[in-house]
Amino acid sequence: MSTIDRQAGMKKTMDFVKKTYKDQVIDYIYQLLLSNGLQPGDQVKESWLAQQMGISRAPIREAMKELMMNGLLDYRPQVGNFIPVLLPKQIVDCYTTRGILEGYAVMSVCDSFQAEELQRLDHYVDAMGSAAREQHHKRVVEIGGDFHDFMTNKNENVQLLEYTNRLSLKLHILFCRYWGRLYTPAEIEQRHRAIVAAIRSLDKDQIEKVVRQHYLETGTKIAALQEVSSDSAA
Amino acid sequence: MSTIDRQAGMKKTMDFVKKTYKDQVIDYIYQLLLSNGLQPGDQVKESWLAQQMGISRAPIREAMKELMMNGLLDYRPQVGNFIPVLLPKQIVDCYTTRGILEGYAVMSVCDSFQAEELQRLDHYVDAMGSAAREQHHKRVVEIGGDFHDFMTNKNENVQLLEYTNRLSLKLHILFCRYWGRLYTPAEIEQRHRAIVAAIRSLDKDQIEKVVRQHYLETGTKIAALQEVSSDSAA
DNA sequence: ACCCTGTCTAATGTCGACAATCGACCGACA
DNA sequence: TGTCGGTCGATTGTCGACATTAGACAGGGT
Repeated sequence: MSTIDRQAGMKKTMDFVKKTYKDQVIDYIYQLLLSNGLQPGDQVKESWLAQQMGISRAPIREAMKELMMNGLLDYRPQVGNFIPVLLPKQIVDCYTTRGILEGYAVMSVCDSFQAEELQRLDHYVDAMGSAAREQHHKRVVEIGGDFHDFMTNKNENVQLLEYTNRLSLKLHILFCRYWGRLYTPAEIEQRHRAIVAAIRSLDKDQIEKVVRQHYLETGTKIAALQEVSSDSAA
Repeated sequence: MSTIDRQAGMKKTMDFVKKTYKDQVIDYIYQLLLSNGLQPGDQVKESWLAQQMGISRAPIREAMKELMMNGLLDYRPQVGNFIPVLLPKQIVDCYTTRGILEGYAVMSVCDSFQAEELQRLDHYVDAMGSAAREQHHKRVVEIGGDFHDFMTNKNENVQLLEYTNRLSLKLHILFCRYWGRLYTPAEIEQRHRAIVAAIRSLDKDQIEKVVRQHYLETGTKIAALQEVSSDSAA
């Protein structure tokens, strides 16, 4: 039993450290996925996780349910949970759907962007370009996430944001391994600048079109990258 | 212990009767919601359900997790699960989001509709009008569901359909009590005919616009209906 | 009268054990 | 040799009990 480390120290900075085991399990699986400790097709066994973390299977199951509903685990009744293996078409579909949701999210609030907010978006794009040129892929993704959040979170449609964020997380977790192999620094800047430009134009059709197109292309690229890596594996 | 009725008869038509308790719990909660046995704001206690169904809390929790992830239960840690109480704006938001998803789902496959498929859609609309005029509200909803499925399921974007169907189910379960109070029979026919007409026109922008508008208006109406009913309750 | 505090209760969170079931393995038979 | 059927192991499904915690309630201090 290794419940020692919990509740021990760790009360300095945050008042709300992870409380329930369920949340810890979720973070642990995220970590495993992001570090390629778990790969597509792998079975994630409850008892294995329970042993790894020194807890019982109950909170593990709670966490797996949540991951499953967010598309981060494939569930086969009476068999187990597996890291999903997405066909190229399914990858493109996921990004397409993301484009639909985020395109609308941004479009429907484009009128409310203040000049300083648009500048802030510009700043994010600059920073992404710099980070990309310095090969700081992780930083690119972080800033990209901020850019994305800042744009979409102006919208107050909770249902829309729920789906948007779920899908965003899913794609982030499942395809992190292709970061940095998608676009050149110049392309990263140009693509995001096109989105900001569309917002500035206040042309709603154009905004949706640009965002959809962006994700369609990104999805297509990732699908292609996965295909070659699975070919080489076979 | 009332596990008698399980596995008893009921093997004629379906080979796959409900197997796990979890699925039975989900159906049971659906029933309770649809029959107003559970109302918005009510707490759904695990032990109560466990006693009601004669099973332990484990499968109940499995089911509640799923319902929660589908937006059919509000979860408050360490407190419990509640039937969601949606503010008018949130209702509109849900329908808006549904319009976005379904509008795209239909638009992106509009070219593939064959003449006979379009006729089938016409037939659904006719049938809905007839049922509505005969006050068969339940039948209207059933046919409406068929119409909806037939249109959207032509799309093969699994991610898109997943969200579409989740949201469709959520709205179906939560707002069933307003069926029949939304539109006149003539309006029902006219509104759905407009959608089919848009598909026939192959004008993609128009298709998305019509579907979005349809759900926006429906959501607005339901939000208004809920507001008056909650006013009268207060 | 108001608020702060300690207790108490009822609900969720977690546990270890047992049951049911899927899939792999292996041997018998055509 | 290939296929069918039974056995077996590993994994999920379910159970009842215990631990923990949010919220209600009462009592005392101001």
